[in-house]
Amino acid sequence: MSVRTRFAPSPTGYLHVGGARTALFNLLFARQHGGKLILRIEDTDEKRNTPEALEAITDGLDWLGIDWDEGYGKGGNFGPYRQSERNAIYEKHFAVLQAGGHTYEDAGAIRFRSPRKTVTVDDLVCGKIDFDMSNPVTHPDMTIRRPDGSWIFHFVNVVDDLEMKMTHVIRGEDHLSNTPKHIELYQALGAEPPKFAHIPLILNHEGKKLSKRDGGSSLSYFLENGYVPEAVLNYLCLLGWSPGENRELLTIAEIQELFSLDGINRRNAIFDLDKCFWLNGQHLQTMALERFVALSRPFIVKAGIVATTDEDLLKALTIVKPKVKHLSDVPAWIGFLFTEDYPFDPEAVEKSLRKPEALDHLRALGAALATLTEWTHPAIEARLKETAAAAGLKAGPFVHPARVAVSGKAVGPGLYEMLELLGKDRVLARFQKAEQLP
RNA sequence: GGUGCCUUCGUCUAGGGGUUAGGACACGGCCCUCUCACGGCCGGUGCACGGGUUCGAAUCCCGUAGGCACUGCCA
Repeated sequence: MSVRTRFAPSPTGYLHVGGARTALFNLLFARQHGGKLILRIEDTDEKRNTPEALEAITDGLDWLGIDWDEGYGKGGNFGPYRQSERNAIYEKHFAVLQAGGHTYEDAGAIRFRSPRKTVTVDDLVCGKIDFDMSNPVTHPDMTIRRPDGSWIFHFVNVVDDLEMKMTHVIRGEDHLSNTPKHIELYQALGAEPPKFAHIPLILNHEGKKLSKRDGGSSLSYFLENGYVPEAVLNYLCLLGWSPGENRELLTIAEIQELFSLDGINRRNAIFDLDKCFWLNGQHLQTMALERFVALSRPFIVKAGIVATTDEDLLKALTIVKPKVKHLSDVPAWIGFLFTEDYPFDPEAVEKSLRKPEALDHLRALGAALATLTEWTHPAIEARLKETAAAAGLKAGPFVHPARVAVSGKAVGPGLYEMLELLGKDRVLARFQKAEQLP
């Protein structure tokens, strides 16, 4: 039987990073076994569902590159894939439960009568766990249908996994305690339960469930703040899973190849934005320039930067790529290359242009560069160093004023690359302008 | 409260009877250097606690404590 896994979110908010990781693990497992990932929308609670939330989920999955094979938006042989459209199927299975004497009414709602036995959950991650369900006080019969006829999660979740022929249910550990109830349902329906794998939870810095207030709890945060999907994916898969051999910086292809349910540990993990940030910089550095350009473009456009030519933009991004950590920083790093009206950081001006000799150095450098015939990075560097040596100084005293004069900032791409890109005329003009700074 | 799960540097983790307990992020210092970054080097902090078992325990067992989840006519 070929593997079928699913991601079954409820469209009630945004796509949570925990949900994204669950989807990712399901995808990886399916791919490794030549199986399929199904997307099912669990929207039985009408009051809480919104179309925006549904869109946020599919947008988030698309952005991460979690491409499901079947389900909502793609179709398949086991649809419909929204629970709100599957009523007839639920009625059918509900009738089976009723006929078997497994249900009873309670204040208008319908409950499932537990067989009151010990249920063993044989989990692919957690191992064998026994749940003693005999005490109705500690394990009350679950409600499966509301008085208005709508369905409760436990029931529809089981019916759908059954109907959609799921072989493996990989989900958050918050469902571990629900699993014996689900198994009772499968058995009452005369069906074999799928294999279960419960993965550890993602917590915030206080060790509590990650909530909206925590930075990075929503996947959209990463998109908006200039993270790239491969870095987020890389970080997410490292939460609760390790490929061993001290490997951490992984491409999607490597993750795909190395992933295994065996490598998943059972500890909840605290979400650490710092490490995700680092991973982002690493992926930015190693990715192809074309991809960097494509990913940067929306941020550049949004910042209103208009590059003189595509070629110039490409050159600018080339010198920025090895150093920038967030795509959202790109505009600030290249903006001054495409306008004479670039802002000056007061602190940088104070530190590098207001020093007593700073303007003298800038003037000397300007004069030295004015006679340079070959305007290239190495030639500029050589000339600057000669100038510094002639003054009996290191390069620093010349570099810093030049950097601030030309870019307005203390931080940015390598100076010589910047100067080369700007061209001699603009560089000399900016040097002069810097002397007039208020 | 009940049930279940979990507990290795601040964080993510490797290690599953004999290791100077390894790596990464973060942090501090140094080197490189034009700032930042990258890279390199060094550093500190860790097996929750208490009992066993054993020649030997981070590793196995028991207990305690703490954390998390579930305990909904939410999912």
